[in-house]
Amino acid sequence: MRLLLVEDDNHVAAALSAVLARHGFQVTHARSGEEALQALVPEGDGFGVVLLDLGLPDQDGYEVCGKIRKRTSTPVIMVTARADVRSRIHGLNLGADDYVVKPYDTGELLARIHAVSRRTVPEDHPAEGSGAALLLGPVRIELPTRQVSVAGAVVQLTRKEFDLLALLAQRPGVVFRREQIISEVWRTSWEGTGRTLEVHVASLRAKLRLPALIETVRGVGYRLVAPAA
Amino acid sequence: MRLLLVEDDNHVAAALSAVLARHGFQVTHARSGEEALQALVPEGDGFGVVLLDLGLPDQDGYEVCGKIRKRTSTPVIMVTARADVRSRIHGLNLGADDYVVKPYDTGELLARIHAVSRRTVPEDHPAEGSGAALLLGPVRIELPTRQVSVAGAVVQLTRKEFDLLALLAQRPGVVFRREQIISEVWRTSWEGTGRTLEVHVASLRAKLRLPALIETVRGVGYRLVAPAA
DNA sequence: ATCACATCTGAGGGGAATCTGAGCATCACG
DNA sequence: CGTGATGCTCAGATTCCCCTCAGATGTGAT
Repeated sequence: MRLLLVEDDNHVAAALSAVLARHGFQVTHARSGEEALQALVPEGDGFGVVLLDLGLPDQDGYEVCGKIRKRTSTPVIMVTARADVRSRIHGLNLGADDYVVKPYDTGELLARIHAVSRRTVPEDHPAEGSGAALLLGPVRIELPTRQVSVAGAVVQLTRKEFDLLALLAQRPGVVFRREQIISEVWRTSWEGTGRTLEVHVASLRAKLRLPALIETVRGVGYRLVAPAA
Repeated sequence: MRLLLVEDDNHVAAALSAVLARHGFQVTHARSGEEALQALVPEGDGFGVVLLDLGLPDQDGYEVCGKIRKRTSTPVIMVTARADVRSRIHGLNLGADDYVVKPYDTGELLARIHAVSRRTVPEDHPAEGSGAALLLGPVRIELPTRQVSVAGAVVQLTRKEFDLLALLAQRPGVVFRREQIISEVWRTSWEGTGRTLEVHVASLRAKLRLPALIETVRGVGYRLVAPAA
């Protein structure tokens, strides 16, 4: 599994890399937030997990986490000396999957990396592997390129719109609950009560020009109607 | 989201339940490992997350975690006073998704619960077997899709109607008491005295066009007649 | 810095789902 | 057969959920 290590201290990074490599990880090292984001962008979800040290020179580590979360769904483990509860909660709510305080035990860190990646490993392969393009009647959804076309005509979707559509399209016919959709598409947990989800559904329906494709299931959530079999 | 709290101390459980409920979780409380496993089995993956206290009276908490992991993919957060690194690693390697040491900060616990459940990909209910569809004579009930058809014809049900039918259909022939039905379908325990339940039963019978399917058991409740075996 | 665009928020409204209450039907039992 | 208890039907009343719209805020590119 590929692992992105974001850490400005070369000595620490080298030592940790060695340990991780010994446990079967392919480690990529980034020395700053900028470097980390660049490493992530072209690959999409190529990394299985990100180890993010918060004591970075160029930007606030929390910001970096937020940006990572906006671009990919790669799990993030924050590593930092800031032990106070407030920081931990802040980090976790920004979308981090775990928060480890220095000094940590290497064995525990490994166990936590495994725990986090256990949840996401099965996701990666089937998505990029075989099909990579979903077909639903006139709608074609290409996961790798994030391109969607309806009856041959390419439709430009925004990030959220695409994520939303892709989620629903993974299981045509099954009903996704609102909370489920929100937690999948909007990775950060929030208490928001806004009409965000509806707005995005609306714009999807408008852009696809197939208002019936996404069916709302009152009191539960939404679903894609399965194409005529 | 539904949450299973496994904790033998009633006081702790009550306090925690209150907090969790205030943050939107539907909490089910189990006092022992046995109880926890029983709560999990019939539901399949009905719970979004399990909070597992390791200081249980009847069995070793680690064992419980292992058993949970074997039956469902529901994420588990271990909560315990055992702070040593060895225990943490052990817990995480048994399949726990996170490991929180007492005394913990409630806010952090909440943040961790969110972090874990955010990451969980709700899978099909593998426990329910083939397609998670219930068949009762001419009636077909698909849980994930929330679709019901009678003799091939799709029937549109509202949320309550579907939940009601799905509940009864899980154990054909078994009588459900009114209070039981109400507490399951209307997740809030309420003092209501209206004719609500009857109304919904009536509309179900009307829509399914099989008035005999749901049998009323006078003075007790309702049940589905088992299909001709 | 500026601009274009994506995303979020809040108010307002409509409509379906749900609830309520009164009267009616049915059942159990003497 | 009479009586009370229980369940059923029906039609409003009400609540809840979702949609639309318009503007505010945030973000990335130039």
